[in-house]
Amino acid sequence: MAHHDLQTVSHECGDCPIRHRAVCARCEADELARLEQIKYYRSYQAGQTVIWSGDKMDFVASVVTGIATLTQTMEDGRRQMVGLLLPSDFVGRPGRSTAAYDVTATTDLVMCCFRKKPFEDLMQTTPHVAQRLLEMTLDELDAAREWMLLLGRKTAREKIASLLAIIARRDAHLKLKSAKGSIVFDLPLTREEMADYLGLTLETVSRQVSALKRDGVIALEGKRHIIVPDFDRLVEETGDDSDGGYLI
Amino acid sequence: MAHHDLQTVSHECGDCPIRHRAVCARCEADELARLEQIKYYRSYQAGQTVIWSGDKMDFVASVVTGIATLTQTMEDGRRQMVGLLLPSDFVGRPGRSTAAYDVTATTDLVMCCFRKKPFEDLMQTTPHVAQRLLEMTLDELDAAREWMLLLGRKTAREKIASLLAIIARRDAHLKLKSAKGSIVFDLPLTREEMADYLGLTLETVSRQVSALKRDGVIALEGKRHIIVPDFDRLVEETGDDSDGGYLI
DNA sequence: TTTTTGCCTTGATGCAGATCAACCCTTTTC
DNA sequence: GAAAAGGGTTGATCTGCATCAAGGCAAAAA
Repeated sequence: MAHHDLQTVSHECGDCPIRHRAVCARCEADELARLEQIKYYRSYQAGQTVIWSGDKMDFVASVVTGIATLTQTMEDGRRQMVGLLLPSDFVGRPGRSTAAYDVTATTDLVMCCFRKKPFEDLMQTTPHVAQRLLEMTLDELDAAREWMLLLGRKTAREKIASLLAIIARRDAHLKLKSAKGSIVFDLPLTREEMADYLGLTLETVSRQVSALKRDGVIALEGKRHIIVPDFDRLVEETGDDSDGGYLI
Repeated sequence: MAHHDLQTVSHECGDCPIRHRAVCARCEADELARLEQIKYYRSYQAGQTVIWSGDKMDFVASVVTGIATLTQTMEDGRRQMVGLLLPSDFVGRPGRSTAAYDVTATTDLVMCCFRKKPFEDLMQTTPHVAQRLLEMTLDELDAAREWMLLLGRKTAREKIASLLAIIARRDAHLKLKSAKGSIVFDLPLTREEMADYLGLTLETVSRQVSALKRDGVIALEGKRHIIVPDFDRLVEETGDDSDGGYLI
């Protein structure tokens, strides 16, 4: 069901926007050539489901542009987002044949896909892919543990502030600006998606966003455009020790 | 501060109890020989801290026997356990010089340690170590995401049932019995540690354990010895879909 | 233009789990 | 053998967030 309706992506790996951060980051020219042979692109529109948990998944992929989410759902419908996938993040697991989570495009999304079998073969022979994937997986594990602290122990207000701080940091990073002083960005998530990520209801998310606005920690233009006049002030609201080493 | 007060562990890798599950599981004889050269054992008594978050950490290690925990602490003292380390689990991160979490021995503990630098060198040259570490890290990431669902969306009763089911499964696995019908095991955690793991208070843990006992889902002998007359009944209480693929 | 739909906000109320507090039992210490 | 310490239970009360409910606003559809 993939479409060709987005800008035609006649990519060479050489000028790929995620070339230096994705699973291929460490590859030499010859390794890249092998990857290039087995790669193909897929595009999804905002809101589309990439794959359902339990479905057969015969590829792995890197997010090239856009944002996707990983979500778990309980029988009775309770939902918990367990991952936010940004450009360069990796989707899927070598050595596993079915998807473990629902993967959804929250914005228009382009992924660089590799059929699983050839990718696995390639991992056996080109150490740089496996090395980079290990590094990325360790980073994700750290992020997941950070999130466990948030889910288990933070208040609703701290949760919102933490999410905003993370998105602000990432955004500053993508724009190559330092996350200091005044920052402006657009929320890539609806209130409901934020709630699914933070273990809250959408009503509580809405109330706490309003509270942070009322208290001058953030300002809003419309519902999605966030202005952070003082980033340090926002960080104070997260409950984390002020420096908190993570830089995305 | 390591002690030699536990059974003297004059181990050859060949008859190591975690030989086939730890980071060394895939190693050939020659690779094992290289590991053997740089390994050393450390023992800790129940309650001892292995390392504090932020401390310099010049080794990585495998848990050989006993149980350790990874914990994050907020400035005001709120605590969240983010990992439970069982025999064969890996501690530390290649390429990082300080500990990211508090590591504590909850039972008497023996670890097989490798100085970080030689281990990193070895990883570059022996693909089997890196491969196995990737596999283990991916498993841990899945476990962390499972835990995110628990922390974000499950009720106190479901959290307790989930923890008991996980420990029961692991225990059955170690004893090479199937996790079916009646199971008996000892809780390796205090009520407070359970609370830290589950994002609850110790009072709520105590109450919910009592409630599960009152409802006949479990029986207790003393405070730590748990009897599960019907494992499927316990699983029903976890909120997970009945089969829930994980086998430890 | 009107209607519908998606997304968001705000208010009223309820409840699960936190908090505060008392006490029990077992093991360790002196 | 008394006292202290560690771990656990249970009760009373409080509160943060969920739930239920109504309505606003802008974009899309009719």
